[in-house]
Amino acid sequence: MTYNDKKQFYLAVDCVIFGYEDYKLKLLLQPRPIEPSKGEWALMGGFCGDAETLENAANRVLEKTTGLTNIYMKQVQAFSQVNRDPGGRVISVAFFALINIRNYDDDLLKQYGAQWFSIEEIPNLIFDHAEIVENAMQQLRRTAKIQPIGFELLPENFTITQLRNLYEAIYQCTLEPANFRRKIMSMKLLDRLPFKDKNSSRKGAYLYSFNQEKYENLSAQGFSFDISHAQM
Amino acid sequence: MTYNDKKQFYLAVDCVIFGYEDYKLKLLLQPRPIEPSKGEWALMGGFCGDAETLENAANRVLEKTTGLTNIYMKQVQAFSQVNRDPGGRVISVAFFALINIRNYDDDLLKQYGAQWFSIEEIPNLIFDHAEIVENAMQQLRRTAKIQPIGFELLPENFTITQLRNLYEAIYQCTLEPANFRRKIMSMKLLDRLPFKDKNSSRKGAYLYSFNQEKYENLSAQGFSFDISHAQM
DNA sequence: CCAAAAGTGTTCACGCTACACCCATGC
DNA sequence: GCATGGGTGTAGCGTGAACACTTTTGG
Repeated sequence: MTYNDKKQFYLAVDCVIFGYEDYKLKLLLQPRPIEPSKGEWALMGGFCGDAETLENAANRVLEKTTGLTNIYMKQVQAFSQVNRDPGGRVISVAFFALINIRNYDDDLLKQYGAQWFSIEEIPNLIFDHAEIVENAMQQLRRTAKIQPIGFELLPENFTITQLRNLYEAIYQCTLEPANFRRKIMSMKLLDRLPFKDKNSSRKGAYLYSFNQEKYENLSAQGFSFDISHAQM
Repeated sequence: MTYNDKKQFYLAVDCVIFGYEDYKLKLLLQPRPIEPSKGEWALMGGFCGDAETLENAANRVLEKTTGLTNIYMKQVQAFSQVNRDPGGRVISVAFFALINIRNYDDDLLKQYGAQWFSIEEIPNLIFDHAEIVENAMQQLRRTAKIQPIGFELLPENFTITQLRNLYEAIYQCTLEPANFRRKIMSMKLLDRLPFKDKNSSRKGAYLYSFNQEKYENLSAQGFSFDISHAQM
């Protein structure tokens, strides 16, 4: 090996898994399964394996702990404070993931003792996980303004009001319903379905689905998703 | 050690060093000093040491190869393709750095055989360095719109025209001089100095300097730097 | 008929664009 | 005085904010 004289490091991935429910942005946490700090609240994580990339490792962790594949996932950054993990010199690369909380396998929740926490009520976390969460949160907020990733947190079909509530949860703000609707509609990325959701009003609200194909076509033509000018 | 059964990895940092000169955004490259691929064009890099963070390592590399400290630097992301480095399983964490090309020590340039390349004329790079550069470039473009980092690439004192030319180089576009000037001025982040630069016009253009303190004060009050609506 | 949420219309103000125009100065 | 880049003025347009208004339907 060429680099024999160089130091080697343990490499971990930590997943900041976001979900949305009850008008709240939530975070999936589990009691840490191994020493040190066993039992304390932690992000879902694991070590990177020999033959896998960090992205592979993060997907493996996500699938194992949520039962879901094809999850939206993005690297946040590497965390490398020398003493961040009392168990050894471990560099952690964080990812944030967005999942539709309804698809989440409740059995796995029990199996790992995992729980969803509202982002306003996050318990004490091990190591530097609070910093990681804070960082992931910022990246989510930054990204959601300029890429259509909010849809990842909603069911396949949703109403405009649900979408607005989601953005209100992400940005902790209130948005003018009329203006939000027009802003989203003007992008022409949603397909209106022939059904209405009557759960929240007598009149009923049309359901929409995000059309990925339209988005890609428009993007190829120079279009950019952008809701950053909607009072956030 | 708690994690004895886990695999360990070599950890490198690679620095994408941007500079600005002759109306062009430039990148500092050096011939790779070690095997494999010795002598081919590569990013400035190095291995992470035992007692340092990745940020420490990147700063060490930057200081060694540019002679400069207190450089603006930001993590891009980790690159972990299994075969990205034929010399071994090396995970690389990339950083992008912005330096004032005038402060750069030309002796070091000779010492390392380093060269500045216009970002439009980047030679073939080793490993996945082209991908790293592409990624860093995107992050620079994204960041420069919403944070006042352009100034890092200019001398302490600069004219509004110079600043505009810089943004034109970053975004490969042309900007209306009158409108750009007003946009920047409206943020009230620049101090006008009592001198003029007469290099580029008979009338002379006032020199300005970026006032970091004002920026921090305004930021604390909810102000956000944003030039994203200046035809970019 | 009424309440309540969905959805539409309309006004206002601000900010970006485009371009005309003045300013200062070295030759 | 004129060419050149610095710098200002300004009209027009587009878009977001605010809020009034209409629509639909279960009780």
